[in-house]
Amino acid sequence: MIDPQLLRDNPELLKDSARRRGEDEHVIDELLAVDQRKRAAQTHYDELRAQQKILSKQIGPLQGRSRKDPTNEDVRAQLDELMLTAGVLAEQVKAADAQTGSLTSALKALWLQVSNVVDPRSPVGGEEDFVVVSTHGTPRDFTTEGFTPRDHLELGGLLGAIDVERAAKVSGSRFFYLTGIGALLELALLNMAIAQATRYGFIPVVPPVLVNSPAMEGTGFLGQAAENVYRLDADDAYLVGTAEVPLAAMHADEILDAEALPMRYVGWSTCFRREAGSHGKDTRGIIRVHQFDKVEMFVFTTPDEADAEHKRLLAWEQEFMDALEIPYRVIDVATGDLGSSAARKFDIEAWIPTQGTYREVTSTSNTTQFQARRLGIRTRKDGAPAPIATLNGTLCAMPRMIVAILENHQQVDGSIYVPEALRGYLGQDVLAVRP
RNA sequence: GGAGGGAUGGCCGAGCGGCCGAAGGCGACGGUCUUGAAAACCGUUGAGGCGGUACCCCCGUCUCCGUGGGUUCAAAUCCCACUCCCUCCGCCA
Repeated sequence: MIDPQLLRDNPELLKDSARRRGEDEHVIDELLAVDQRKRAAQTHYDELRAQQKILSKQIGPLQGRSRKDPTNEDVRAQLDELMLTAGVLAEQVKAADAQTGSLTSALKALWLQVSNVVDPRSPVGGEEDFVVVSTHGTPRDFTTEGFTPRDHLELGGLLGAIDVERAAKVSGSRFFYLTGIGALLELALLNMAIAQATRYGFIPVVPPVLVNSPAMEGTGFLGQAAENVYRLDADDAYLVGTAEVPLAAMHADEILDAEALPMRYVGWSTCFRREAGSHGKDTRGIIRVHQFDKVEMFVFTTPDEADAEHKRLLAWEQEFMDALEIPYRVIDVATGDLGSSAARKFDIEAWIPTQGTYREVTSTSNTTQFQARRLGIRTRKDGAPAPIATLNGTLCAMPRMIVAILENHQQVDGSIYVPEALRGYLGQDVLAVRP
């Protein structure tokens, strides 16, 4: 949600943002109109209600007098008249209440359709209109090395690390088993990621992955993204697509101590994604799957600090990539591909040799006040409640990081070079092919 | 799954259907006192909407006592449903 004051003061800003995202700007006009009607209705209700309170307060004492002196016709008459007026007023109050009630829900429904205001620096356009911020490391030249690289699935087979065929038997397409060294690799990455994050003061969290609708809605995943969310109908619950959801919602409806900011959490969770609308995309291997584990950084900070924190999150993501010695580039994601919550987003794309291109492995978003407002998370500034900003960033999405490691660090015999930083966590310096 | 108890302000905890946004205590903040601190004493101390001046202060008004309905001129207080928490029993981990 966006500051409602911004809507009234500067609706053009919201419209401009919607245009940049390629979203319907008409909603803003509608919002403006309903907002005004709602406020008028509210005022009307308030006035009626104030009158009602005044009348109601007179009834009590009058009833007292009437009881003490039942023969007094005058008091009796006054009371009857008062009750009559109050009765009429009560009807009006009820009607006015219903009116504001329906306008309030209409307003809320409209607000839920509005995405965050984009950062003016975000490149305008669709998915392909990103801007490359920087490139790091050099992709290997397998031609010079004299062999054709195997893709991660083939390597996973040789290593006994990945099994998608049996996963298909058990769960369907887009599922996988990590077995043997594959499972160990995930655990090593997990420990390495958590170690890095805690070194920088992040509080490690293992969150719930089954959440209720306020949590899902508050983080902005029930809008356009809803089709990618698993919903458990019988329980009105949702499986999260990222730890961002339970981490953000953890402090819902709280006023956070300003002294404690920034509050940095690193969550480890399983993530579930329906991948609706991506039929035929990345059907091979474990690049796009319905279920995977991920280590996610999440920060609550002041709006002033959000931009600087965003850069820090990116730097921490890069540090992790650097440590794994994977060539990558950083892109500034275009407005049409931000998702409803983010004002600005950087993706890190790892080089994937067998695809001859860079593919997203991690991502960091500045969601400014958008999620915090929806979730009712605030801080206190000069004694008064003040808005807060939230940010998130992937430290390590397991399947894609495993893909990047296997493919980039493969050797001619199918074994895998283990980057030095990972060795301590894995306990070996090469992943050997199964005999 | 069965039986019972509970949900009130940062925390604890009172609250005959009207005088309750809510006693009292704790905590926090400000002040008096003190060389300083503690103690004692005095005072302040929830959030949100709308309006007056459309930044803040201030003032007015409405809303909020787990959530949603209902009864009533009037609901923290009565009724119904739901959610969550606690205790006990059973079952599964």
